[in-house]
Amino acid sequence: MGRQPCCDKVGLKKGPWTVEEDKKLINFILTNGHCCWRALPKLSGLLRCGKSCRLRWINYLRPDLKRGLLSEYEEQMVIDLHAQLGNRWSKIASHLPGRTDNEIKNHWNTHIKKKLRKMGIDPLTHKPLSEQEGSQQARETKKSLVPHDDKNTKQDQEDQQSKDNQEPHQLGQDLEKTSSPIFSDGFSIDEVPLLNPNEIFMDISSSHHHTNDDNANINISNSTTSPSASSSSTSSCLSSVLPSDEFSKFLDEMEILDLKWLSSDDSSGDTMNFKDNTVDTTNLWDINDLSSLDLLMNDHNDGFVGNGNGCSRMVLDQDSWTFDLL
DNA sequence: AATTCTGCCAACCGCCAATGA
DNA sequence: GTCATTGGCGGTTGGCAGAAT
Repeated sequence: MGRQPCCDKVGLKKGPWTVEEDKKLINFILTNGHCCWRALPKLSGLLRCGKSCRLRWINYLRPDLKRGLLSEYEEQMVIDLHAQLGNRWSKIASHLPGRTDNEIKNHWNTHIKKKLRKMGIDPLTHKPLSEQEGSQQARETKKSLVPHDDKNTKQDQEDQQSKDNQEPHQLGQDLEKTSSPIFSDGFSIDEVPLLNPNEIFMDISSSHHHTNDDNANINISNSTTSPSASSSSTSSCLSSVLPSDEFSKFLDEMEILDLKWLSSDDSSGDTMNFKDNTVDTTNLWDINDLSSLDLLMNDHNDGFVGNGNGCSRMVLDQDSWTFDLL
């Protein structure tokens, strides 16, 4: 016999999450981790599908998330990575600590696409739009042989775009297999350290934004103990790969997550407010939760580690930091 | 002031590879 | 070895907020 279905979907709640539900989810995961998403709703008393819980946690509640608009540097990273990988958002997101695939996908669709078109670049092929005209013309000729309604023209174009979108995928795959894709700012992806999450250590400061000086608190290190880390020659430190000024810029742009929670005084309604890069979740993380978090931060060498100067070190590996508890 | 339009984004849906009974 | 389930992914949508009319 196989397993039981993930959820029967009967009597399960859908739609926006309430503060109460968020609290329950955070409380449960902080206390127990997520042994398996399917069981989590029942155990935590949530009337949600496990899938929904997972999505909510990963895209919204995880404490290592960065909030706010993508910086210009992050945007450029997304564009470069999209040129190599196509719409593989999770792969792209894995290169941007604290960003989720959903967030990047949304940002791409709402901001970057427009920006690129404005610049005369086809967001799908990353080539100048003028170069597309020839092939576009051919498509139009081909299409004109097929009867269709005028109102479908836009849809047809969208469909064609979807097909075109496969090209970068293939390109990316080919590049992954064969050559070293080159970033527009001059380094090849082969030279970019494909860090595993457990290789990234970040010191969390209570300050809101990091200046270059604050970068001293950030330590992106190479874990020599991780077998996967030695899977390729790419596991060198970012700091050794990027020119020092680029590295500083990277660190500066990567405003590390801020665990300073705003007062809930100004929150209203059931949804949470985000201001800049801080998250108003004091109404979610009660004092016990925070002490749980403190435990996580201080009791596990692989998790959060106090560094004696008011900063805590965090491993950007949710599996490590939450589930070492188990 | 009321209505319509547009942009944004959280959340859902459906598919698929990996996993386990 | 087969098949059901899980977790993860990418595409799409619904609803809210602000802008435009």
